[in-house]
Amino acid sequence: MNHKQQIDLPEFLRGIEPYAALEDAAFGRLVAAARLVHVERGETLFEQGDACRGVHVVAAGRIKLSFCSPHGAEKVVGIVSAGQGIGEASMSIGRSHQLHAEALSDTTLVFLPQHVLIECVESDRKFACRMMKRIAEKFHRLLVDVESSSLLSGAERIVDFLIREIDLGPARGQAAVIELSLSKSIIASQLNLTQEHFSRLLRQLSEHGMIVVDGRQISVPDVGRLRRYRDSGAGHCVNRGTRSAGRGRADWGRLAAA
Amino acid sequence: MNHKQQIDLPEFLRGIEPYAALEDAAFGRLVAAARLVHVERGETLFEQGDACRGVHVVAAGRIKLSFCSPHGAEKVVGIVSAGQGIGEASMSIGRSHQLHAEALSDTTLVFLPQHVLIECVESDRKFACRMMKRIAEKFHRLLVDVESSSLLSGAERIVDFLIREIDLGPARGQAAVIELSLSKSIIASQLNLTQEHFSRLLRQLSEHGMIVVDGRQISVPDVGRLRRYRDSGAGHCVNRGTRSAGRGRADWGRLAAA
DNA sequence: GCACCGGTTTGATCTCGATCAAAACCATCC
DNA sequence: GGATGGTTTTGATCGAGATCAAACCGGTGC
Repeated sequence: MNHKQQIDLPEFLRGIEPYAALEDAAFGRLVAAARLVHVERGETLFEQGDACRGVHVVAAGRIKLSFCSPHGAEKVVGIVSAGQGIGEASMSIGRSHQLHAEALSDTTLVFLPQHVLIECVESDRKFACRMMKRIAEKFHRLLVDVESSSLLSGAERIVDFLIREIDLGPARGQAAVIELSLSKSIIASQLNLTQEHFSRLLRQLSEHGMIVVDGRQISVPDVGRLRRYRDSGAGHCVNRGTRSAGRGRADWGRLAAA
Repeated sequence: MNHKQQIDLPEFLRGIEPYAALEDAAFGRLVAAARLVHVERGETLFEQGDACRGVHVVAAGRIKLSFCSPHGAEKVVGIVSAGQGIGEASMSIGRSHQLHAEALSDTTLVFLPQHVLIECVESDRKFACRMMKRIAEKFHRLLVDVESSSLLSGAERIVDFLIREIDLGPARGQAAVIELSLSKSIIASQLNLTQEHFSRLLRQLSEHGMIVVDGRQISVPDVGRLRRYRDSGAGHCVNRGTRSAGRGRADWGRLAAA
């Protein structure tokens, strides 16, 4: 089935964020330099430390970005799916990749070489501006992750994740259903949990009636209750000196309360 | 002593990274719109959630950036000192601040309003390009932090921190001395540790002869040994499935080995 | 049907690192 | 000198979450 499907490059790129704004001349040069890349499921696109030769835009499929520790452990930082770019930051400061990129499914990407992108950024102020925003958004998202994983407990991180997931879908009152698009082990790693611990926490949440787990489908009977659980804890930042690190303890009592 | 010392704004800004590149006309407008801000030690510059009205560049003093959990805990994300900017990312995507900013000492900042900066970015492609790089660098640094705190153990994070600190100074062989410029509790929080645990780990490292601690001065008799300790563990990322999260265990045996 | 395989769950156990509490330092400032 | 206030250390204890190991599914292929 994988006869490297062809794409209409110009049309595709015109639909993707920073490139949509590119003026015609530069856009032409970019398209001319672009190359299609295909990665089979499980194959790696690049490793930590590889030189970053440009940006990859996912056309179809999904890429997992992760750190790999010397001990053989892995921490998933994010999943990149169709329409999103990889490596803008590394490219723009000319450093090598910090992350390991691996295909979760057979994936087609559009590769945009660094030198052409640099040229575009330097010649087209509108484009530079958009690219800047893209990077800033990534920074922002990463900070959100740092926040949750450095000061929420495991259960809280899961609840937070669920709520974010719900907020992506159409707004409806009370109940909600979430269909996980990724394996639980990957989600666990993104939330800085082992798959085992993640599984246990899910069970506990369901035992307390917060959620109902059925395979990769998670139903939330009362979204408001979930929100209340997340937000309970205390008012915002009551400056009391550097009472460092500490994340919230499990506190299953709050579950009943919410 | 704090009679809000005056600064030569144009001269100051011309020495700071993205602004150095700004073309004269825009630069003039920026300087005209700039305001001096003074924050006393311990006072907060802005809170999480406050609207971001522009960028602050530190002229003198230091600002602590941190998250504050609902539980009253705090996680220090970074320290900003003279010559560095705060809030470029939030400003460029028009979101509110994600961090709490507090002065560690009496601090003077140059405030650059958002609308003028936006104007600069949109009119000056060179400037936009530089600003993009600044944000990308911040993103890069944050990723490094995420990496170390998600897959290194406490001791390893400290060693990693010490090495980075040493590498900042002049390159000299064998021994090195580090003068901590911050309180240990703040460093601990940056490394995702409590001050207590941080203190204990320092003692253990010194018991094993890796370092000698004397107040805020840390001597490293053998930098190579420190490096060997950090890098020991195994080859790089031997793809063995999603063996998630797990950071390296303490493993004081490695200390002797190194 | 059964073997096989990836993902997921459960169980038993261990430990790193947090928490609470008190003492030890160490400056300044009266 | 002693009182004061911040920073750092030490001690005792607890717990969230990791680790190791085995069992349990739900497919898919033969």
